[in-house]
Amino acid sequence: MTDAEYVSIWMRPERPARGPRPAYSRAQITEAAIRIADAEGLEAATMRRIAAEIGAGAMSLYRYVPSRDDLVMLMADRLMGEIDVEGVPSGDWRADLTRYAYEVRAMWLRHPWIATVQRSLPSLGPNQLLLIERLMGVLDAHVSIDENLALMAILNGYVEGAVREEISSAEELRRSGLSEPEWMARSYPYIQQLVKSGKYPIFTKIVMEARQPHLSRDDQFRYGLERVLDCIAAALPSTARREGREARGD
Amino acid sequence: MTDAEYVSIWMRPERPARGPRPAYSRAQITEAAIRIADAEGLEAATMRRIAAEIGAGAMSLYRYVPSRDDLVMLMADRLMGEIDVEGVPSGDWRADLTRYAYEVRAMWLRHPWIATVQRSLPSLGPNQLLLIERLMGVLDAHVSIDENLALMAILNGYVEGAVREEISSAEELRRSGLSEPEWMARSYPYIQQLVKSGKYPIFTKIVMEARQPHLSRDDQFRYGLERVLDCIAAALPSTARREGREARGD
DNA sequence: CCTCCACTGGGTACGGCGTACGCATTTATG
DNA sequence: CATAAATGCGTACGCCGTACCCAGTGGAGG
Repeated sequence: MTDAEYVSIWMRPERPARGPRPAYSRAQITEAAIRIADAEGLEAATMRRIAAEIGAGAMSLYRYVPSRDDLVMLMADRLMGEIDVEGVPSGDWRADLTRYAYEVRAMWLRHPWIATVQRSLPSLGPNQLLLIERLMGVLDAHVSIDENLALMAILNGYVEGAVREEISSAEELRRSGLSEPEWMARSYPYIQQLVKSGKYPIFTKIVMEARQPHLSRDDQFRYGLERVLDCIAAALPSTARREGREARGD
Repeated sequence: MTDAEYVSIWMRPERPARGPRPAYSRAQITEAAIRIADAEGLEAATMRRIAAEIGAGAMSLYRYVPSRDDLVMLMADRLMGEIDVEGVPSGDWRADLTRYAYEVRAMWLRHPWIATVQRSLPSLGPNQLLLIERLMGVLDAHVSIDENLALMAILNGYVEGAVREEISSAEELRRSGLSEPEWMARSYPYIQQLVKSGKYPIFTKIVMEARQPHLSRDDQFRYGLERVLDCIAAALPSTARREGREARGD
């Protein structure tokens, strides 16, 4: 960062030639960091803590990774590798996108701290890139690149937004360090006050619904997803719409 | 946080009774913090920096706000107050939701750091609550609360996802502290290498499209938004669909 | 009017963070 | 075998959020 020598983490080779054998590896460090983040949140994955996890000194990590921010990029891309899209595109676009959505949701639920990391163009790692190729390949033959981008923005937006909501309460609980009943007892008075004030009728309905839900979390997610897929179907040319149905034997 | 005295920031009164007149206020502190975050990012809005901005000592802020996390909640809710939904619901649901979407997008572009703050149930402030009432009020008469939640998840997901993408490059640039041409020069080799490798044909198309876009950012956003609104229209009972059109005189 | 004490602003200090720098050690290459 | 490159990592610096403390202020009770 000080002078002109910055290059993206993805272009920086892991191992040079000479010298003693490295005792650790980027993959090992990334894995340890993910383990800690899963258990205690991303903020707990400090350089010292990660180093301790693998039995190294804190400063040793910098032989493998230029900065913590870069390490977080590695972690995020490692997570993208968990999304299994083997065999996509398969010809049945609706099945492909459904599978993608559930894979993403499952991954976010396993690693909720991903919600706090920013993604952007130069942070695109190999796994993320491969995922883009696969995902956008699903509709590539049927629509223009602009349309494809817009439709995937809707799909991704829905999936990420929905799972963010699922995560948020659990994360707040974890961050507070309280047990669940304790945390409920803390939050309850505020919610209760809002409901009792009578000024927020719709919010009240939401709380009531959340207390005794008609649909499971999974069904809620599924319902919104089907709406999104209907929306995508409507934007496709009729030939492509048919294709999906035929592949599934409707 | 140490013992059982935690209460939500929204239930904590700003001013007690006795003693000398406070020299500052929550609103003033929140405003100063937002000003700094807008200019230099949320991470620049440290307690010391905010205090300096209003001419106070660092520790004085804690007379008004229990912690930095609570201050960030105040900041986020202040931002929700910028979203102008006066007169919503108006009877024309499509116009209402369009206006909401553009208001949210404009606010995010003014305060891109909002992308990094987590929202959750007990962090709901008065402005956020009012917004929920207004927004969900738009479709409340036409659909069940479950359906309403699902449809708003799609709308919000799309809007936030789309604006996140618009923001991300600009934020990365700011965080790097580089000038735009410098930053381009740094990022270019990596993107170039990906394109030249030939392994990412769709990513290449996206880069080409981004280089010479057919649609402006606004038109891209509008296109996706119209798709989302079509999707919502399809989920409404026919009576409600007609209502919107009549109110606009179609 | 005086006394009391809840409240104020804010200085000092602590533990923890990311990481710059330097040093002794190891090993592939000439 | 000498050299240079790369290793692990201890020390140290500047920043962060914030606990604790204290002197000063001004409304309430006598």
